[in-house]
Amino acid sequence: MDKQNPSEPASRETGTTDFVRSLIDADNAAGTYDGKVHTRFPPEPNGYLHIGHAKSIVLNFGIAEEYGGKCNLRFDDTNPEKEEVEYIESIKEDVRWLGFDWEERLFFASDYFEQLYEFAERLIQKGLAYVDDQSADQIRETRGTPTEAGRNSPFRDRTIEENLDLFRRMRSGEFADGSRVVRARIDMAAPNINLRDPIMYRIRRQHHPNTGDAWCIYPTYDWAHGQSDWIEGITHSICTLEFENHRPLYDWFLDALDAAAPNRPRQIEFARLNLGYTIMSKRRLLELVREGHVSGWDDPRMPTICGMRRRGYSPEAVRNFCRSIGVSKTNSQIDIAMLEFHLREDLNRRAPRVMAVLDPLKVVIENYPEGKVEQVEADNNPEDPDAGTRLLPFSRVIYIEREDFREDPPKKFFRLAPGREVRLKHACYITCNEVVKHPVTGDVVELRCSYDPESAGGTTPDGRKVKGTLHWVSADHAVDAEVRLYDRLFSVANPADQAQREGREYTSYLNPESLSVLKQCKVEPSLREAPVGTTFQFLRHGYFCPDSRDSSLDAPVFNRTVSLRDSWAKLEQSGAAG
RNA sequence: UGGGACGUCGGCAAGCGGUCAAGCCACCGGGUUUUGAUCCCGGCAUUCGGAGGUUCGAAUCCUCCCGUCCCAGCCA
Repeated sequence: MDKQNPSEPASRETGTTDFVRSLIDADNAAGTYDGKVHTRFPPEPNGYLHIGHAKSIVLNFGIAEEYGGKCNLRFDDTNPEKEEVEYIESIKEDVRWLGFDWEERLFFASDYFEQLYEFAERLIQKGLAYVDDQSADQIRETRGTPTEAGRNSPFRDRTIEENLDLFRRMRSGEFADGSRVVRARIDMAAPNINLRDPIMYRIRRQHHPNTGDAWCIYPTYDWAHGQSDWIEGITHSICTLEFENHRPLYDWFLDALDAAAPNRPRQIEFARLNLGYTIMSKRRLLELVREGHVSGWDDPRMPTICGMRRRGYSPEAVRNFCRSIGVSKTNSQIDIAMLEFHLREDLNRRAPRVMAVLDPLKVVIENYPEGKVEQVEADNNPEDPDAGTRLLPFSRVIYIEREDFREDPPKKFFRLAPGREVRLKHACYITCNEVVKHPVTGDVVELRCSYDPESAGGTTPDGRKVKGTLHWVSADHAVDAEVRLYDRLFSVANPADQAQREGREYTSYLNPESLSVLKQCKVEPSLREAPVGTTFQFLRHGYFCPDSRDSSLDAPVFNRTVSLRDSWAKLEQSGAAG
């Protein structure tokens, strides 16, 4: 057996393990599946994938990888009413983008409709399933409640022959939509409501994205899922907590079909991901899109994979985040600071540094010759010596960040102020000599400065120190750009819960400042041809990427992925800056 | 009032009867720095939802209680 040495669990790298891996380790130690580990990621193609799915994808594909097993991509397409090919394609793209490969194992529950149908006949033959002629309403009424048992259907004791005949005629389209269902014959008094003769098939004349009009009966999730796992040879069927109540049914179907180890899948449930200040339900996400609260599924504020991609997140960062949050059965909500941490960690390592002035203030360097242009050398990434350097044009008129100048600076402010000297990153030292104000509004419109001709590349021969280093951009060479700053989508940590508690619409908690657009930004010339798909560090600001939809050569548009940590802002806000 | 699950630091999360209750994020110091970024160093639960009990010894076992989540779709 070349699979996995039970004495060396796959989780040894981290030194700690989650309960799913522990369970797998135990199965391996006991030889339950002959050491085989085979998982699957089973999305329903009724929406776009979000960060919560990423957690599941990283878990399922990750486990397969660690244990030398496989992970299938299987679409749970049993309900043609909500499912569309658009979603199938986007899901494939997103899983790939996250960095996972299902190889040749792309499956659909609908691939097994015929097999499932045969299985169902088998259950009928064994007296374990029956055709029920009751209406949906009747079925609901007789199901009982959590505290009261349900009542048996009058059709529950039909003969096997009659059931078989009816089932075949259901398939062949003899009956109207909704007129009959097939149910598992379990126990209408079971305390677990899922066991009160759950529905296996419903009649629905609906075009199916995969099977077209071949079927007018469709299996339910409960009937299709476990059997699909079994057919594919899945060993560990990992799903979220809300399916815990379904596990007895999952097992009941497998028992009914005489599934046995080592080929009998096992369902394991973990807590789904909840992130603060956003929403994770596909239904609500769809609403945000349809009602126009966001620009689409890939709006950079959305927690969708495509939204994060457009926002400039890297797949590595998303994966690291998913791995770092752990897997447990505790309902919890992760702090977005955790996501941002992994984003910065990854982007810091890889993002090319670049200068961009978001709120420009004109600076004239009076003792710098008019018309002269120097090319200064700038490193592309101090974290990565292999990233090389580039040349930046420097000239008499530049822009600096408006907030980098204070006419009346607080104590711990060590940027530019009247009479102060600061360093222009990669270029020279300048001193502010004069503040030019608008005659009417009194706003600062321009700074008159002088530079030290001895200073070069950011240092001076005498080695004197300055406290502040500013980013800048040469006025004549700068490229105009639009920059979009994003903030949390909702202004409360728990929009869904809070809405319910306070009897409001969750949309009433949408953060009105989740997007702010800056139109007059000045960015360094190298950004004119910034390729979509790379995220840059705008020095001293944060990470930004060209918007994949709206950015063009003529009118570049950048999305802020995440800001840099800003201890000065924190200091100033706390009032400790003097 | 039925069934299933979960409660360990501000947020995650290890721990599975035996010296001090991992680690990460956040936070708070301090150092380095041509990004107030990064990096480095240090601090951060005498206590494990509560109360009893078993034991030489319990976050870990037992009992009761409290709190939270899931289940009455022909959704998944």
